[in-house]
This record gives sequence, C-alpha cells and structure tokens, in this order.
Amino acid sequence: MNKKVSLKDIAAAVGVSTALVSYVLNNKKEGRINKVVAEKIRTTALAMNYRTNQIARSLKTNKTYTIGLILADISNPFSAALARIIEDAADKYNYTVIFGSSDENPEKYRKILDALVNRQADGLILSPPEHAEPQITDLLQQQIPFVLIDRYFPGVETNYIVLDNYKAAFEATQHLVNYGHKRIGMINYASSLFHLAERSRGYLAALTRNKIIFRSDYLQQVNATTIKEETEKAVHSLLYRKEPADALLFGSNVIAMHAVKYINEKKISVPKDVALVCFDETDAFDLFYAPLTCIRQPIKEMGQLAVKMLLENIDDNSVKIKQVSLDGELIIRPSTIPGA
Amino acid sequence: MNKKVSLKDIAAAVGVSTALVSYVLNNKKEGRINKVVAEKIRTTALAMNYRTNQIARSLKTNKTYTIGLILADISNPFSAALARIIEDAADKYNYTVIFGSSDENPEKYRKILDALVNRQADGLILSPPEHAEPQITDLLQQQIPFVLIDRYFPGVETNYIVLDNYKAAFEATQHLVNYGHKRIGMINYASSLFHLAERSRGYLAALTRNKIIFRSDYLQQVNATTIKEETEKAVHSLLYRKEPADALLFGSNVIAMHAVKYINEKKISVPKDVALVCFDETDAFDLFYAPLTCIRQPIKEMGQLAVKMLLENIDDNSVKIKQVSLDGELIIRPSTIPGA
DNA sequence: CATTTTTGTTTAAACGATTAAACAAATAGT
DNA sequence: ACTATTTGTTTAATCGTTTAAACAAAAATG
Repeated sequence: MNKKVSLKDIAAAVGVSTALVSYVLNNKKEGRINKVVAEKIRTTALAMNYRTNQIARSLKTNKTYTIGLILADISNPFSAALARIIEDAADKYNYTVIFGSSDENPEKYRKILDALVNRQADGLILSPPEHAEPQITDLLQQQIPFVLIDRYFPGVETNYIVLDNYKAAFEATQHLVNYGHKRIGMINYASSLFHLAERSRGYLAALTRNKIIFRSDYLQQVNATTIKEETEKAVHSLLYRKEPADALLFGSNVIAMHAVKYINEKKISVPKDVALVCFDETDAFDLFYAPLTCIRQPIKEMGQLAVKMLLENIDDNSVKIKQVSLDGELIIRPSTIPGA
Repeated sequence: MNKKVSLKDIAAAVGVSTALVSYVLNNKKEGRINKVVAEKIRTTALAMNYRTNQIARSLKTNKTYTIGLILADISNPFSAALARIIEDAADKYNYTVIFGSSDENPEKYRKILDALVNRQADGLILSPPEHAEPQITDLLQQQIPFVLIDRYFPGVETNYIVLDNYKAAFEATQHLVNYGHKRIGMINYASSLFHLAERSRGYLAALTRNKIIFRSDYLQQVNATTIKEETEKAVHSLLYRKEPADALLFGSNVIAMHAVKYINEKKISVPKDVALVCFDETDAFDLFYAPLTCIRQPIKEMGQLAVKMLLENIDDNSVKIKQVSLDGELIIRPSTIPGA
C-alpha cells in the first residue's frame, strides 16, 4: 500500500548496502565510490522517487534544520512581516520554520514552546509575553540556543534584538514638541513588558527635557484583551475634556488603528485638532486622509540579524551573548504636519 | 555537558527498564503498573526535566503531529489571517504548523513542499502557485494527505476549499450595475490560476446578464511581480480616457491597495468619479474616506474546515475527496454608495 | 613476489523512543 | 497442592538514517 521508499529499498534494488546508498546520496567519501555504482544508485533513487526521511536523519544527526518561532500574533502585520523576513533568512541557510502565536498569553506561550523544544528545533526566535522569565531561564539552563526579538527581560542575560524604544519614543515626542504641541498624550499598553515601559519612559523624558509638565492622565494604559473599547475610551478621555490633548502618541499599530478609526468617526480633524504619531509602520495608514507619522522599526534588519545570531549560536554554543538595540526611524507624514 | 535526558536516563535513575518508563509516561497499561513505581518514575522524570524527544517518537510511530502549510505570502493580510486560523485549529488537535511562503513562485513552492514532505508532515494545507499540477499529482500518487485552500486545479481531483469566486464576482458586479454603473472596469491578475479566472468570468457574466457590452480593454491584467506599476497604469488607462470607467472591481486586496493609493493621489473622488469594489476584506480600507465595498471571504470557516478535512484524511486515508466552494459576502460600504 | 596502500564496499552500532511478546512472581481457583 | 490467572516488569525488535570500523580485492611499492 504505497509505503515510503527507504534507503533499504534502494539498496535492495541496486544490490548494495544501505551504507553505500547513504554515502552516495550524501556525497560522502567522494573519491572512493565506483562511478558506475554511484550513478546507478542515483538514478534508481530518482526513479523510485526516494525522499530522505528527515526525521530519521535528525534522530541520528541530532540536527533538525528547524527554527522555532513564537510571535505575539502572526495575523498582526508587524508579526507577519517579521515572520516573513525570518522565513526567508532561514531558508537561505536551509532551515525551515515552525511557528506559533502566543496571543500574549503565558500559558499558550509555554505550550507552544514545549512543542517546539520537543520537536528538537535547533534554535528558537522568541517574542515572549509577560511573565515568561521562568521559561527563558529554563532555556538558558538547558542550553537551547535562542534569540529574543522585539522584547527582552532586563533581569535575564540573553541574546536579544530590539528597537531602542526609549529613544524612538523620545524622538517621536520631541518631534511633536518641535511642531508646537504642548499637551501631548500617549496611549500605551497596560503591561509589565519592558519594551513597552521604555516607550512610556521615552515619552516622559522628552516632556521633561522640554519642561512640559506631565499630567498623569495624559498617559493612558489599555489592556490588550479589550483593546478596542479601552482605546476608544482613552481617546475620548484625552480629547473630550477641558484641556484636550493636541497630539497623541500611540504605543503600537493596533492601538493606533483603533484610535484613528474612532477619531475618524468622530470627525476630529488631523492634524488640526490633534496630531498623531504611532509605533510601527502600517500600510493601512496610507489611506487615511492624513497618513500617520510613525516610528518605523527596522524589521528586515531585526529578522535577518535574529536568524544570523541564532545560527551562530547553534553552530557554536560557546559564542558570547549579543544584545542589540536598533534605532527606529521617524517617518514624518501629514498627521503631524499642519496644512500638509 | 548538559546532554538531554532520555528515557534511558530516567530508567537508570529509578532502576527499571526504559519500557516501563515509556509505559508510565504515556499512561499505557494503566491497571498493570505498580502505583509506587509509577509515581517514582513520574517524579524523577519531572525532577530531571525530561521532555519527550518527539523526533524519536515520530520515527517509531510514523506520526509527527505536524501540518505543513504553504501560502502565497505570510506577510499578506489574507494569508496571515488564514495562517492564524489554521494555527489555532491545528493546535486544538495538538498539531503544530510548519510553514513557508511560495511567493507565487513554482520553484520556491517545490522547494518548500519538499522540505515539508521530507520532514514527514502528517498532512499539508496548500495554496499552490501556477504550474503546480505536477507536484499535486505527485502528492496524490504518494498518498500524502492534503487539502488545497483558496485555489485548485480543475483538472486534478483533490480536496479543496475555495471561495465561489465566480459567484462573488458576479454579485459584486451586479451590485455595481444596480447602482447605475454602466462602464465597469476590472483589474485582475494576469495568471493562469483558475480561481482568478473565475473572478473575471463572474464579472463578464454579470455584464452579459445585464446586457452591458463588454469592452476588452475594460478588463485589465497585471503581473504580480510588478504589481504596483502595472496597477497604476491600469487604473490610469481605465480612468483617463474618452469613456472612463465609472466603477472598478479589483481582483485582490493587493491590487486594490495600490489602486486606491493611486486614486487617492490623483484626487479622484470615490464614489463620485468612480465606485470601487474589491476582493478580500482588509482593515486598511476602513481608514480611507470612502471605505471599500468588498467581498469578504469566509476565512475562518475556510481555515477551520481545511484543518478538519485534513485531519480526517490523515486519520483515514480512504475517506472520500471533498470539494468545498464557499460563498463570499458582499460588504457594502461607502465606496459604492453615492452620497454616503 | 611479498608487502603496503588504495579502492570500493559492507557490517554493525547508534540515535531515542514504542510495543509485542516473554517472563517471573504473586494471587486465585478448584 | 497444583494449575490457571493476574500482576508487574523486562527483553528485544523496530522505525530510517548515519558513520566509524572492518573487510576484501585490486593496485602500487620496494
């Protein structure tokens, strides 16, 4: 019933040992093997439509040529773009990607991580959710190569590649100040994740630097699970008040998306009534009448570097820990340029 | 040097055979095993941080609990959404997803497919590019379970789940006709893929049904590789002419995106100057001043059904071929409603 | 011509699990 | 008390590769 062809079958067909077949098909022992026999093995392998059983090979060689990838949500454009870059980079080195979305849920994250580790992924690229430190230390202790991407835990010494979120938020805020804004609000995630805190910190630092007094209700926090409602509420509270914000900084493209939709509905004029800046570049905002000024993350560089670093760690587990913080790029668009 | 813990190690630690350890950890031979020993095995397994080597297990059981997924481009919102649904559905059955993006490139597709098959994926969910028939027949012949999604080849008898593209395009066009449009243009891919041809066919049929004479230069074809330029050119040629189109139907969200950006740049008014309809719902269009009427694909249903069908095929390879064509939903928005 | 070297191939163990079958000891049945 | 059954565990084969080591035959060397 159409059982799969194995080395044994080829060996039997040609009349040699499986070892020889293996040597030929893997081009080992180059000089030693009889050309005629080698050719015969190759052609019968082809004729029988032989395909290496990668599982068996992996068991023996202890190498799967597989990278495990965990992102927050593959259907988010930021994650999707990253996944794509990583896929392409991995492919260059003949690695394949197994992936999962954590949904920022530690439990789910743990489950996916287990699956990837059990499948003997050679290494992992991870964007961990909150409270994932235990799993991270676990990986360290088990000496499983991995690189964190987009986020990291300051308390744990690991490889990572992240945006310099502090600097990016600072620059974005400074940009708003430069254009005369004084009542700058920010909507960020309510989260213990360091990289998000850095965004708030950059925002606050820029205010301070410019001697703008920070009012705590100008920094609104929203929960990822009820993001739409909370974002709308936050926008509302920032704009419909005695001294409404004249500019808003959004902590992510998702927050920005909900906010802009709401602002659009309410016919609030951008940038006349309020200027907008957001993290993460997204196509979607190009269609808005005032395309959004945003912080573009160097996704391509991040993804490619992550793969490169990971493979270095896989090939040599004594390689030093690398921690990379990349600069974002502030893309200035009409949402912050009056009369554009 | 921190070698991984195997059944053998646990067996040695407890002082029993590996077989027993395996039985306990897999809850086989339930009644037979000494409770005390079982408990001891379990606790040492935990203490030693044992994790099943899924590779070894797969080799023996001939089951990887892995689904291979090939889509056109994971960074496209449509693909990303589908991937996410599939991931979640697979997870429910304890399957993990390995994926790759074909970029509509047959060569790349072949390479990814090989990787997935060699890794002994239990089954595949595929969105094949042009000229992929040979690989499809190969899979059939090798009796590797798979389900095509989004597209299929009419000449090859396979499982598939697709949108009823003909009907969807027909309805979209009819909708435009109902709103008084007579010069309806379409921009579709230049491709031999059947599902795309169906979109054109539906468009033409609707014209015919409404006794609108079709002018061949009203149906423009663009190549995926140079999509931006060609789409802009197509829009231009449809709108800047003696009898410009008063409505446009776009064959995909990607085409629509480029077209709308161009239309926006040129300050062409929607829907006053031209009404717009597109395939695939996309967040992005919500921010456009005239959100786009679109054909929403039942992505969730497609993805979940694909996984369900695939698992049925994996569990029982004698199950009959299923071919599912789902209805799209025309979401009517301001881009086709005058004065909205 | 005896010996060493080279060439070409096979043997056999291993990777880490699963599992049918065998086995030994304890318990039950008559 | 002897057999039959149940309980608890081990033995050993196997999945499909890889690869060091062994081996045999042919060619080269002195």
